[in-house]
Amino acid sequence: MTSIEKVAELAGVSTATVSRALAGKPTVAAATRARVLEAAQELGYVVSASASSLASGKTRNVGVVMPFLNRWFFGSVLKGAHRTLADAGYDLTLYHLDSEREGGATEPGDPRRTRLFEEFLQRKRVDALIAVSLEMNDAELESLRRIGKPLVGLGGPLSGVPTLSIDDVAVAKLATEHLVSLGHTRIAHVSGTSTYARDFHLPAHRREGYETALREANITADPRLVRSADFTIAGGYAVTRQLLGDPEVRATAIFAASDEMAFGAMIAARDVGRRVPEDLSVIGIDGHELCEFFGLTTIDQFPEIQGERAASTLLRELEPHTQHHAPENVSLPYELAVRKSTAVAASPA
Amino acid sequence: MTSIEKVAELAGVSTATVSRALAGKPTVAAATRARVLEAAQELGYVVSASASSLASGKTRNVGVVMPFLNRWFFGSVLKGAHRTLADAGYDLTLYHLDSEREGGATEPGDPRRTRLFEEFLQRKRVDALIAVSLEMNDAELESLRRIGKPLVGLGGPLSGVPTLSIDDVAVAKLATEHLVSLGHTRIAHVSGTSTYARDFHLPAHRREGYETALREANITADPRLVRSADFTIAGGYAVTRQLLGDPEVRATAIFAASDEMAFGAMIAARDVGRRVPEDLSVIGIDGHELCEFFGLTTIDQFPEIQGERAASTLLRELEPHTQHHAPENVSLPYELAVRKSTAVAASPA
DNA sequence: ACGACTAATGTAAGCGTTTGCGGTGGATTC
DNA sequence: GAATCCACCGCAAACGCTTACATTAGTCGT
Repeated sequence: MTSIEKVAELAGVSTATVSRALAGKPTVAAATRARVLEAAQELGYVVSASASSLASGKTRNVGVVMPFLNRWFFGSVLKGAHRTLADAGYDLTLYHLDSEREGGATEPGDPRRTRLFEEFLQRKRVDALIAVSLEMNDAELESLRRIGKPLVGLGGPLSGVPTLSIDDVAVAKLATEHLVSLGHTRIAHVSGTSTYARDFHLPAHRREGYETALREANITADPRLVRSADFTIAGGYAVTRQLLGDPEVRATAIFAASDEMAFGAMIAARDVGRRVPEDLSVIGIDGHELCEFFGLTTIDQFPEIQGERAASTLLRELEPHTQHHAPENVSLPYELAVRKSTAVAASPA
Repeated sequence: MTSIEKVAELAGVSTATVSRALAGKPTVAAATRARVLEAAQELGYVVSASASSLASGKTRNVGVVMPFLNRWFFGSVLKGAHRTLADAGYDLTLYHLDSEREGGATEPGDPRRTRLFEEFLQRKRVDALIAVSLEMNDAELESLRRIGKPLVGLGGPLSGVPTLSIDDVAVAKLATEHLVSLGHTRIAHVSGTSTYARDFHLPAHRREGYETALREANITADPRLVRSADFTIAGGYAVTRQLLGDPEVRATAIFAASDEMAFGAMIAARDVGRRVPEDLSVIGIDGHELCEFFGLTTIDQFPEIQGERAASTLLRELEPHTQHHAPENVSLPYELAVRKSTAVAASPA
């Protein structure tokens, strides 16, 4: 085992100096530091994480809790978070709070779920936590608070937790306005649902933005135009089939609360013989990588950047001195990306 | 801070006994153990990971290295691995070895990539490593070996590393045989490519299985029927457009090396007016969640189970005594799932 | 030339567990 | 009833670092 002592010996200094040199402390002479670095390099020495943590109280590790692991959006957030953490020398340990129905640790009360909060997150393995789109109850929130580490939420409904989120109302309004500006008046909205109905306000916000845009354009909202699905392609498809199958609806445009649902909508439209965008315009939200492929107009919300932001927010708190090239700005960016799925409304047939 | 001493005090025993009781060691009287557990519960005590690691040399943490974070397959593997690790009380720390072209740490020599191998993975934060679909050079492999921890590869071309992998040749053969059994003779193959051309033998294996199946069916292979894409929907789409646009090809079926490419193929077919499966049969590999939606026939390779297997293999090595309900079997399961995208070949037009 | 600083380094006391070793007392054996 | 054994538990020494504090050697001002 190559410990810090070996390095000290080889460099001809004390272990304290090695520690300081390797940690980049300013109180080490340049020449000494160089010698230490060289010795460490030669021995292939790397500080032991656990020893360092125990002594310093810092783990250089950040936890990320996520409800989904195999969805593009969440993977992208993870990617962004990992990149900025790694660049700062931090590790990322991942906690999956499974939110799928069957067998998943969905409901509070599920043993796996309890164990996550009561055991895994309490063992001081991380310096801080990122909670992505998490819905939890008060006991869980309390147990998060008990770990006494910086915590930032991303897009979730965590009451009392500093949370980064796009302005869902504004985003939805922008999307709807895009359709309005193209002359559409029969605009349907494929809204989202949560796995369990708690106060997951994202769908509500987006619906609010949709309705606001309509109101401002003096278009009367028609409840038959609004349907909910589960954020997936299949969900968007099914709902759109309903929408297009109902002779009373007569929608010329669809605003879906996620890109995946929008893809489903596009496919559904095609399956019933409606051309996109000639007969039906479709717009989504997310900036999914497949938008390019499907030609879907969307509001890009840059999920990777969201992950970066969450991470750099925490880093700034953990290392107040260091310069992180992270923007101070808390509001998350979004951007209308116009592609081929939206066009001027056809004159009423 | 509630340390082990507080618990010892409350339970009226020494810290040694608390440690043993909490660790489930057999040399603790049942009554004592109960008292300790109760005391720990009451104080909300959880063993400090770093102190425990330092003292015991075990971190109860496994590292997972992946080239992609936002692709369904990799997310699913991650999900499976996380579940079995968590059930065994292990944490999972994630390392992203970015394999996308632009800006990613693709090429060996990239500083981020080097740092991962030389620094992050060396700091003894994990007891073992899972390397998923990783391509690396000798220096990198050597540095992995230097960390001296159990290591298992999943589906990657890691020479000299115990690797779990489906039998790609057999899988491809099975897929092709399915098409053959439906009477197809002009069977195209959409093969995969790697980001950088190293010895990533998965595409080669699958092509080999394809060719073997043809040979055994006395169908002469036609090189014009084989094209490569990058495992994505867009890639599969583009290649299929070529295939169907070439009058010399006359394919009635396509075997794609991944489900995503198969989706692309289905969409391409529809875009050029070919009906699936009436005019063109399509089969993929993976068991992607969207297969159901698209009605794609595929060979399911159960990625979540692959993650589970990789994890339980390591757990067995880390805890030889414990009973893990993991199968001894090293060969990974796969299964033909027939849906609506494959049908009997139309009689030649 | 001498005291007062400052910069650089060393000394050693933790950090919170785990675990080898040894001790104690009750049960078992002859 | 002595000898032996065993089940259970406590003592205290690591584990490999970090860091407050002490120490040393220059530097500077006067």
